[in-house]
Amino acid sequence: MATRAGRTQRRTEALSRERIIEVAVELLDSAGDGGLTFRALTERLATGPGAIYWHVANKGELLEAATDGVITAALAAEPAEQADSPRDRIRAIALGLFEAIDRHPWLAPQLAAQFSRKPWGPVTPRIFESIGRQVRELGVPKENWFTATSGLVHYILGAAGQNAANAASVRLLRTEDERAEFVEAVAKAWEELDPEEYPFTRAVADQAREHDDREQFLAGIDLVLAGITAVQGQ
Amino acid sequence: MATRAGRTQRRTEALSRERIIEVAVELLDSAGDGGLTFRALTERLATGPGAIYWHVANKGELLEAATDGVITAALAAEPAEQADSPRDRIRAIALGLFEAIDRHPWLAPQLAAQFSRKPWGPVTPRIFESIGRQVRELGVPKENWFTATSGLVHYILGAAGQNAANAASVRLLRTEDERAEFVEAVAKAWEELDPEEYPFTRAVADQAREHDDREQFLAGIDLVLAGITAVQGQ
DNA sequence: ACCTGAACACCGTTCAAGT
DNA sequence: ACCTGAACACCGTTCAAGT
Repeated sequence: MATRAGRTQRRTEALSRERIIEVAVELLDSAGDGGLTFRALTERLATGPGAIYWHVANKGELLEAATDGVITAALAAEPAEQADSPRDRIRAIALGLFEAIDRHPWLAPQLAAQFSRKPWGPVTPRIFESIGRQVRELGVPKENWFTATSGLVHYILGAAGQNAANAASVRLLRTEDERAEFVEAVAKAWEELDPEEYPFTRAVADQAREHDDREQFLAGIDLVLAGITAVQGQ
Repeated sequence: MATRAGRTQRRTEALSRERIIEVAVELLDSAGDGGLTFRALTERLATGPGAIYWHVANKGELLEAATDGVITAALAAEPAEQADSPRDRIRAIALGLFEAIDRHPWLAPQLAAQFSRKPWGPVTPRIFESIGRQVRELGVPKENWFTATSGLVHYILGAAGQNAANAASVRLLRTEDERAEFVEAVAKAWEELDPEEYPFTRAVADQAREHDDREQFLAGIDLVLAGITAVQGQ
């Protein structure tokens, strides 16, 4: 195994904040929300808990740093430059966030927490800025900037968060077959609801069965975008 | 203290699943997400952990039951009947959910989890049905029912979840003064961002300072509603 | 059928001690 | 300055034993 510096080292690759965060993300990705423990961390890094606490204040800070890292990467990878309308760029950014949350489902609750509990932290402004710039270029009048951007961001985080978790659901169901099975089970359950109490949900079970997560997500984005342009009467 | 049955009892009010869930909600409301522990539960109920496990399978089931109870109450209290357009009824239902999450901030992550991990459970269809019926009455064509309803529900849960947590933030800030302080701190932080990297967020800091959570939330609902009617070209 | 409470495995965090 | 690892307080859950 090659080391960073190029020379072969014994066992220790020298502990660092970055290395700890990297392993934290790996643990979260592979073992889900409960996979990040200090025991697992010390094992993978071949140290004691004290060493980790020297680089990181506590578990909360570690989660924040992991979240910030992944989100920054997702926003930086923006294929948004390629799209040539603000509308398409918003769709691209939204899809990038959707896919980041899909790949790292532990992000969803983490993002919600940081957005509400720590809006002064790095993550909130990063997402807000990214979407907001495109809203401005959409020609939305200034007094509606905040409302329009909040609306989009809330939808994105809400929808992505909701969808994300079935990706990693009970035991990470990653394959298409498993996803299909999951969707089928839900549609079946909805079809078996009491006709008196749940006429609408029953009527819509078939659409739930047929839907594709990504398409559905983008259709929602289009809905909010249509609303934004409709409200300004343009 | 009067007992349910009217007669004065010694110490034990007879343990029951309902009583356990009731106390669980109290603990979550007063002490936040981490407030629900089996130790606290056994203390308040004057029993041992084994007694609780007799009535409830585990902590997860307890959280599900608490969530279902509070949401069912919120949807039943619908002042939606009073409103006389489907549009106003959607606003009323949405606001009811917003306020339930505001009063019980622990609901937010719980709802997200149940929506994605357990869409066959009782909570998802209840919310979906409630909003969906009004979408149908809005005159939305059948093939758009699922998309329109999902869009609304995702926005509601996303926005309510995001807003909710500052209600109970670090140490439940319930008074208007504390809320105002929180909002002011965020606006200040946004104004101090790097002008090169965050021009939009800085420009919008003032709107963030002035905004009212409820108004903002409803403006977002209107955005999605406008989108729904715009998309069907009516 | 319902409840008791000691015990188990595991968690995040601390801290005196080493280098 | 950076790391070690035993120890602490706390957690969800189990289970033999009681009534």
